[in-house]
Amino acid sequence: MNFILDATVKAVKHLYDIDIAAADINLQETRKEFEGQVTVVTFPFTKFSKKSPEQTGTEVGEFLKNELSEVSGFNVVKGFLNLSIADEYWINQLYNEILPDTFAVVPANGQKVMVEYSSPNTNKPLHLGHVRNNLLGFSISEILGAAGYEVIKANLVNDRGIHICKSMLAWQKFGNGETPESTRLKGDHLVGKYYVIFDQEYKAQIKELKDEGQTEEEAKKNAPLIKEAQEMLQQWEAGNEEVISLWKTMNNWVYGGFAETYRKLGVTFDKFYYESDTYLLGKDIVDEGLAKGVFFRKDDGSVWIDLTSEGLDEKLVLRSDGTSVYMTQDMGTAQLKYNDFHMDKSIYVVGNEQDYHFKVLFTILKKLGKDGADGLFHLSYGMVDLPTGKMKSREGTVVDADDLIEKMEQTAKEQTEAMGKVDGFGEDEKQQLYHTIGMGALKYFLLKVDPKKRLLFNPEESVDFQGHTGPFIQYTHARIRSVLSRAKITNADVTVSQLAPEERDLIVSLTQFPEIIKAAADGYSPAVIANYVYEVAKIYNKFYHECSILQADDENVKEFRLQLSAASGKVINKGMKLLGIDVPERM
RNA sequence: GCACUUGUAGCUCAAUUGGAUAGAGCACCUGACUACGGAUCAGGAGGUUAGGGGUUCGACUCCCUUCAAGUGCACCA
Repeated sequence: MNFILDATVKAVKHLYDIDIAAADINLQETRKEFEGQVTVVTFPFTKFSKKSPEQTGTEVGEFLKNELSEVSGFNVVKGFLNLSIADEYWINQLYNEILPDTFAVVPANGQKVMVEYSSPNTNKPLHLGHVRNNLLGFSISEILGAAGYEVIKANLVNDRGIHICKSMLAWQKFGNGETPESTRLKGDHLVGKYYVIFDQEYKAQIKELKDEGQTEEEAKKNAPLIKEAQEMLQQWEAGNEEVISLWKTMNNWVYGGFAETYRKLGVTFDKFYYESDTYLLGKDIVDEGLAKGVFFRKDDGSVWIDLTSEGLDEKLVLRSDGTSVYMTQDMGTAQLKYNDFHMDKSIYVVGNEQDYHFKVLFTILKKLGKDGADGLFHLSYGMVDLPTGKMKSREGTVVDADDLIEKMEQTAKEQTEAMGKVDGFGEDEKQQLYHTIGMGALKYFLLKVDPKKRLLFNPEESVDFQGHTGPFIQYTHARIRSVLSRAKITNADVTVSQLAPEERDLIVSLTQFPEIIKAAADGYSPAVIANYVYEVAKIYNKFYHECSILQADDENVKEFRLQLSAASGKVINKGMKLLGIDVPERM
């Protein structure tokens, strides 16, 4: 639509002798209650024209109509100039822009971006909150890739600390040598089981101590189990062989379990970082900050940064005993990542409870003048709530990722079988389809919501396959494939001269795909893609209903509609891929 | 208490980043031709955009304020 912007600049210059920038012109899709496809908002021009909005719009409209052969007509409503673009233009768009394989393919922009996501703790299995994180991280990686970036997907695994020691200790004490093999439990679930056991036993000890007269706080500190766990952590840090060996064994169980969950979710990583390697990093940056005067040392030896002028507080970056805190580590890890990849941008997909932490971290790195500091972004997403409220592990309301995936597949199976949709499918093909549909429903349900908003996960609605859902879009794709399989496109060059309104609406919508990808990348929002793909599917279904394809009166029209269907199928397929969702050929 | 985020139809979400009469889905009601897939399509009903003020040609969007919800405010990660 650049040619309209350029011509509008020309119009304003010609009519009012004022130079405006194309970027300042507000161009939008014409609302469906008005005639036309493209609307120029002409309110701002009245400043120069010194005329009424209607008059101004008419003058610009006349100019554009004379200037551009593509503009077949216009109408003016207040400050809105609605342009009718000739059918020929849209038909050309389909053949010359949308159908070629280069459509919506953005050339590499030479920039690298790292997306860190997932970043699990290794003491328990993944739950619904992690699922949102993983889907967001994977999808935004795909989107940035489609927008021209070279993407590095990174996973910073929190593999050390008191939490994993708790699981280790409980297993040592109560495990009787259980392994994933002996129990046929997924490794992450087995380790999670012992984390829960630790918690139960620990609570029992606290209660005992309280009964003996200690306060809650004292009891929590003095319980033998927690002391043992802390001791184990110290032994780990000291490199005690037995502890390290157990740690390795149990972490490997967890990794085996995670790998399976990741595979089912369809997410992948290019680079793993482990906190056991990074937790001591950052001290050299503390020195650097002190030298540069960005940090200061207090009398007790602790090191701080004063961010009160930024509206933040004073923040500790190194303990008085010289050991690292979370912030120290993250400064060091940021440096490590940059040294590894020299990326232009670095995205952290982390929940919004860490908003403040990242605000501080980014401010520090900027103050230190670190390379890449301007490209830092915290993709902050809201918590996932259930209709009953928050997920609470204590109350057993945490939705386990593996259970959830299984349930989605099961529901897909029931629904599909009830509709008799899988006649003629092989057994593997059926299982594959149930997975595709179940995950399509789940992923779409989680990704259609703006990341920064809290997400209400209603299990009943998430398995809905009608309306604004993943399966609706998948169904539309299967329907397109079905039509295309019934007729061959014999002459790719055949075309028509006039469009039905549904055909025009569909082409207009398809042409927006490239700008939608850009908007999703700029806004770090898969939801933009999700809502767009739904629009396309909806418009296609309307077209499908109103315009007979195989029974079209004219061979040319039939060919044209097949081409249009093929184009729609491609956009739907590609859009869904950006969300990490597969689309089936049949369903 | 302070900071950040959010508040749109009964419910779940949109709204081209300041543009037209605020749109979809679910649920509810009504309809769809011997036809390409009815997981579809068309129609109805449903709104003081949490409340109040302001900025301007124009505000769900920006500013102020009140209210509500969530999160954060450790020499934890």
